[in-house]
Amino acid sequence: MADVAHHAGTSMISVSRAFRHSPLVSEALKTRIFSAATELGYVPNRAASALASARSMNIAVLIPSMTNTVFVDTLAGINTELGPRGYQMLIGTTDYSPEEEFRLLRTFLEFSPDGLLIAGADHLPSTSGIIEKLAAPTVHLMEIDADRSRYSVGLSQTEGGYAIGRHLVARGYTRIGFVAAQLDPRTLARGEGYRQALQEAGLYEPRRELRVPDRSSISLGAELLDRMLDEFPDTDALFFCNDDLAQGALFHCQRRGISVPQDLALAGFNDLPVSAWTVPSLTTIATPRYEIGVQAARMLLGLLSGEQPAQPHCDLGFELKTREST
Amino acid sequence: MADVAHHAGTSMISVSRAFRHSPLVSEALKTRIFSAATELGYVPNRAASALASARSMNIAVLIPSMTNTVFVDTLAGINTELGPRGYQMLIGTTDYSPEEEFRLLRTFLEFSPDGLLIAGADHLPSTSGIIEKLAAPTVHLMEIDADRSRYSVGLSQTEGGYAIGRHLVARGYTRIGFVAAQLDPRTLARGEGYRQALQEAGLYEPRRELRVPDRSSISLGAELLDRMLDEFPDTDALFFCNDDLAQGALFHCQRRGISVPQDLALAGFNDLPVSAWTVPSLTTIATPRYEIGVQAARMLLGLLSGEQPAQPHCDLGFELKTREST
DNA sequence: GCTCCCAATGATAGCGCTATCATTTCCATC
DNA sequence: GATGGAAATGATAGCGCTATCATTGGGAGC
Repeated sequence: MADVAHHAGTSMISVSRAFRHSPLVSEALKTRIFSAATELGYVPNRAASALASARSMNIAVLIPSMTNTVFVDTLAGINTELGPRGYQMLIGTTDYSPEEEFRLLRTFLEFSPDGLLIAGADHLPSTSGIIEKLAAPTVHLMEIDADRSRYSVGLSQTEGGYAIGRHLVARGYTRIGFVAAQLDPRTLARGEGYRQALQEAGLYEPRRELRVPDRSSISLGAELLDRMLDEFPDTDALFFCNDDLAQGALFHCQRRGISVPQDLALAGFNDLPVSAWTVPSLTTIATPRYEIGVQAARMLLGLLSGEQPAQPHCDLGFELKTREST
Repeated sequence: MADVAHHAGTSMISVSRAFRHSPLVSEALKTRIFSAATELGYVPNRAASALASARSMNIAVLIPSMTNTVFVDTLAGINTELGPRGYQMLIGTTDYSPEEEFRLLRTFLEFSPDGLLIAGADHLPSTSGIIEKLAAPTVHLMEIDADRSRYSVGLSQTEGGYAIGRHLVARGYTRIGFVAAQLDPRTLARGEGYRQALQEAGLYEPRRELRVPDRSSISLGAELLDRMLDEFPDTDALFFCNDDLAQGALFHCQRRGISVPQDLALAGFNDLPVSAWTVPSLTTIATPRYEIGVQAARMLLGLLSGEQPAQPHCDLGFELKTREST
């Protein structure tokens, strides 16, 4: 930076200001500085900048998994907002483990992030402790938070499950089951909505719920379909907590010669790319996950520049995709 | 750090050494230091460390896309190796654009990365210029590089395409087409292999190749299937450059009442999770993408500690998954 | 008992920036 | 021509660490 300053016939501080697009530098001087910088191949050093300014320009992002398209789409949304403003994402994947979440967050403290984006609202007490003590603003992703003292952008998972439940009831199914894996808070909320819808219709039977803690996958969907039909052959509709499982069940129905939706209706959650194209196509809940990333990043950037958002929780809703499988 | 040193009755430099697990600090002193640090809630500052040591502990990772499972799996592999060693990934997605790749790399220079992992071996000249001038070691991902002066971990995309071509020929198909989108170097290499295989069998017809620059997707697969069959209704087998397209074609065949593989055989590339479960299941090439991430990270870590790898190129091969669709 | 050496510890001086507080320049105003 | 104030620029002192070189203490070897 000293070399650039010397080359441009000015002082270091003006070079520093020019590179941060400060309005304090005249256009003429800026031009001289940037051409000197280009000539010398100067690249500013973020570590030094972070140290001197106490702003790291890092945003820590904690999500459960990258294998799950849902969170990757959210990351993409976040990045479109943060990237152009010079912020760098530090991505951590917790693998759905609250302990790993805590460990990652503690490690990220070394980077003194300026902000934190974290999936979900349920954390270990120690994790919440760090978040509260953190000087950096935090926005919770995916779920709408009940706590008004925190910021969140997402959708009501419960209402999504409720919408599926209502849809199946409206279609005339009467022996409707629920199948869940992973059992993270969002999955459980979907089951909650399903239960409400069925209870309202007088169709709720607790035994028709199957919950396993295993990681969601297509093959698990097939397996759980079998288990469900073995025990309750009269099942006429199944709500799977996500599209992976539902797709596995759908393919398995094809192999077993179970015709969907005549013999059995199937519904999923998330609207993964494949779900619109399977035969039959899969009824599901489309979630605005990219938009969640965009809005969460914007809210965070607002908080970083000292603005108070209009309201702490941003509900981006969902869309029921009624397709052939129901 | 000064507070921790004072609290533990020692000097800053010993605290610094203890946190970097230097063997120069006695066990007794280490214990005292860590308990003081825990008590005071001390967290080291990476920016200051990077500035003083000239090692950022950042590894820049450039991939075309995060929406594509292939690269996400590679990221996961990289992270399992880098994370425990204190390195942080800086992830950049180029969106398959060489210009964006250049822009991202230039931005990443500000973070003075200690190493670079970059997908593919074909870059803009300006990008290659940066890589060469970069003090940090670089490993290329996914493809095996022809250039012996560079490091790479991946598989031969050409041989993968060749394996599919040979398989289709061996199965007795004679009017075999190739459908490609995206047209990145890996896609083109697969087409190259396909061509070789068909030429050897005397079955190659240039007009049976359909290449479009559009982004790959399931719906594009369906569309390109239609275009191919409109023009060449006698086609008896199609090799799609990736599983997304092949899946779209497969689903579309179901809708159009084309029976696979009796009327038309389909093959893809990459073995995405869904491909083993569709009805019929999809013949494809399984690529070791997670392992590519692991091995590339290991090679990079080796280079960082001054080791010269046994050989600059690590070919992790692939597996032909012969399934029902052929 | 002396020397030598190594393991353990410490003092000092920056790393490359930016916050802070000057200082200078220039023009509008009276 | 003097004055005030805004716009533009500059000098200085750190930010929180680590590289480098110096120092200390104690045990092995003679």
